[in-house]
Parts: sequence; C-alpha cells; structure tokens
Amino acid sequence: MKKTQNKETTEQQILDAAKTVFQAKGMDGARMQEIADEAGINKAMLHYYYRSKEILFEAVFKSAFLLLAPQLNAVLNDDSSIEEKIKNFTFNYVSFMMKHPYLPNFIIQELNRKEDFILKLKENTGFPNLEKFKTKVESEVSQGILNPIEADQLFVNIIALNIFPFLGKPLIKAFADKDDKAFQEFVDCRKTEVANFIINSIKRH
Amino acid sequence: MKKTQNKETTEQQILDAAKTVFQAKGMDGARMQEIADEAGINKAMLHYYYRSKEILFEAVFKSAFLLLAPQLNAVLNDDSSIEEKIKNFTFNYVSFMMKHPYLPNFIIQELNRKEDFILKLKENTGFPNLEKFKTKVESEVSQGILNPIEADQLFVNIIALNIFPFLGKPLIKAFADKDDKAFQEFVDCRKTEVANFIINSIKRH
DNA sequence: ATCTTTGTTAACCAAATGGTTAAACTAATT
DNA sequence: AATTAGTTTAACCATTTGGTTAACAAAGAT
Repeated sequence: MKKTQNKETTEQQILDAAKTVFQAKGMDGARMQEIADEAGINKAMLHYYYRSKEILFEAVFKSAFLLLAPQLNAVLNDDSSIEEKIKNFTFNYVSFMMKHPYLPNFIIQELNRKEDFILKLKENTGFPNLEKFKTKVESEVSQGILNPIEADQLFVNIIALNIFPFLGKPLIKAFADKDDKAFQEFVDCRKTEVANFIINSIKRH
Repeated sequence: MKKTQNKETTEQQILDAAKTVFQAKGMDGARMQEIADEAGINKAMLHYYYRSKEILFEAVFKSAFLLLAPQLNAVLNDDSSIEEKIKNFTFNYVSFMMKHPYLPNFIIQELNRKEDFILKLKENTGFPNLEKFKTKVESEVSQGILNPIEADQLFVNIIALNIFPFLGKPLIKAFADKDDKAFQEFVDCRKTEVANFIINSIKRH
C-alpha cells in the first residue's frame, strides 16, 4: 500500500508548498523551482501531478477560496438576528484571519488580476449568496429594529471593516506607528469593537 | 532645444506607460518590453532613463503614493470637526478613486509584498500622520460630542469603508450579482452613505 | 567645421524559467 | 523470477526576460 500512500502525501506536500509560495509571492512572483524546494521534491514532480503552473495555481486558489466561503455563508444563511450575525461573524472572522493572514490579500489580489476567475468559482456549490441576508435586513428594517439601510451596503460595510485591516496591515502599521505586537492587539480589539461600531450605527434607538 | 523637449516628453511617456503597466500587472507581472511598447519607444531607452526595472518601479510607486497621501492629509490635518472631516473625506475619496480605480489595489498589493517599501516613503515629507486627528477625536469624545472610541480604530474604520469597495470589486460584483453599471451606482451611493453610517455610529444622540 | 555630449536604436547576451524526456527505481502482480 | 504500473530523478530544451553594447543621429560648444 506504500504506493498509494506516497502518492497522497506527495500530492499534499505539493499543495501545501504551493499554497505557501503562491500566497507569499502571487501567481507571477512564484517560481516552480521554489515550490519544489519547499515541498522537498524534484521540479518534474510538480508537472507529474499538475500539468502546468496555472493548473497548480488554480488548485491552490480554489482551496483557499473554499476556506473563506463557509465563513461568509455562516453569516448569510443562519436564522439569527442581524445583530447576532454581525457579532458572530466579526468575532469568528478576526480569529480565523489571525490564523490565515495571507489569505485575504491573496484572494483579492488574484481576483483583481483575472476577473474571470470568479466565474469558475460561482458555478461551485456553496458560493455565498446574499438573498437570505437581504430578506432578513429588509424585514428588520420594516419592523423598526434597524434604521433604514440597503442590505448590499450593510454587507459590504461588514466585510470591509473586518477584512481591510488584514489587507492594509503595512499601511496601518505605518500610519499609526505600530509594531507587530501593537498591531496584533489592535486587531484583537476589533473582535468586539467592529461589531459594536456597526450595531451602534444601524440599530434604532 | 529639441533635445531637452525630447528628453522631457520621453521620460514622461516612460513614466506614464510604466504606471499603466505596473498598475495593471504588478511588479512581477509587468514586462519591460510591454512598457516600452506602451510608451512607443525602444526597450533600451527604459534603461537609459531608469537603470533597472526596480528603479523604474519605485518611481512609479512613489508617484502613485504621492497622489494618495494628500487625500489622507486633508482629513487628518485640517481644523474642522470630526463629522465634517468624515463627510468631506468620504465624498472626495470616492470621487477620486473612481478616477484612479487601480491605485488602491496597486499600493496595497506591493506594500504587502515588500514591507520595507513603506519605510522609504515614511522619510518623505507629507507622510500622513495621525497625531492631530487623534487629539481632535479625544477632545470631541471628552466634550460628549462623540461616543467613546479610539482614534486609531475610527481612522481604520473610515479608510476601510472607503477603500475596500475598490479592492474587493470583483468579490462584491459576484456576491451581490452586480454588473459594472450597478457597481458604479453602488459606489456612487456610498459618497454620502458611508459618512452617514459612520457618523450615525459615533455621534452621541 | 569639428568635437563633445545627449538621445536613440538594433542586435546581442547570460540567466532564469516553465516544461519535457528518458531512464531508473519501487512495489505489487503474475 | 519476470512483468507491469506507478513514482521519482537528473539532464535537457526552448523561450522569455532584464539588461548591455556598439554604432548612429542630432544638437551645442569650441
């Protein structure tokens, strides 16, 4: 059975290595040789398992995106109140991102480079959909729980406030004169801060 | 005088072409040949005016950043109230970005790739500084005009809400099922929407 | 007029890069 | 023991890429 085992571990090693290198350097900056080195294998092996750089990249990208999608779906599709959704999402998302700091930048970056990439993802099941969230927002607005706001706008505000710090880390560090430790604390603070900020704005009082 | 004229126009052509190509493809994705073609000159000319790709890139990057910095400084260093600052910034920033849609992604991207880049910029005069903004926020909080909030956090919230839509455009378009026209309207809406959202959250009432 | 400096080009180069090939190795099958 | 099928490697290849060179053109300076 060693044969099959080897195949699985090698493929996984490749994928892990590719993830590391692609996320750090992007599609264009990454080198196949570097991925091979990182995986501790021969360069020809990469092409044995993935015919081309682009195919390997797509595999990595999809797997990265599939890590992110459930985070969003959790907010969009459960039955809790908007306030609960925001609190949960903000808390979970920041925790999640602190473990995968390169993820958002990687995804944003490559989606901007190749706009048609997202079409392939959209076919996939589990692609986040706003419908349910929209209905819920409209319902709470008409009940007078929330101040009037477009669901689209609210959604973008939520993800903007949560994602941006991880995209703009170097900027924030420079502007606010923070070292890595201070930045860490700053982001940690946002686990509750951001939810309060949003709720404060939209909740009728 | 033709010599000098040629020099100036050629150098400007190079810079314009480099700006276009670098912003569209990034440092790693850009090709010197493509920049030369875009500028309508020989590739050797690039190296005559800028010794290397990296030097040319730095020139482009600095010029892009210097376009952005005044936008931030305007908010941070004038004497208006926080509420005024937010309204002005949001309105101006969105208008500005609609004219330079590649700018934020370019800057964020490259700063994340080479973290030490920002150190070179920081030496420059006119690098945005939070001190004055911080003082003003603290003052308004203690006067009871604003709800308690850290100036750092507020600042990041402001720029997150304004910048993110331009970074995450492909994501937003996909999630909210918007075509380019709908996205345009969506962003246009935010010129006032975002300021209201923030002020609603922080203003005591 | 000629010499010098600056701007411009075509041809060239070495290194890097994605990808291929053919042979060798491994382990299960017959 | 021989066959077979999948796995791994070293060596190789064509192309691309950033960068250079040497010759040429145009303008100023002498």
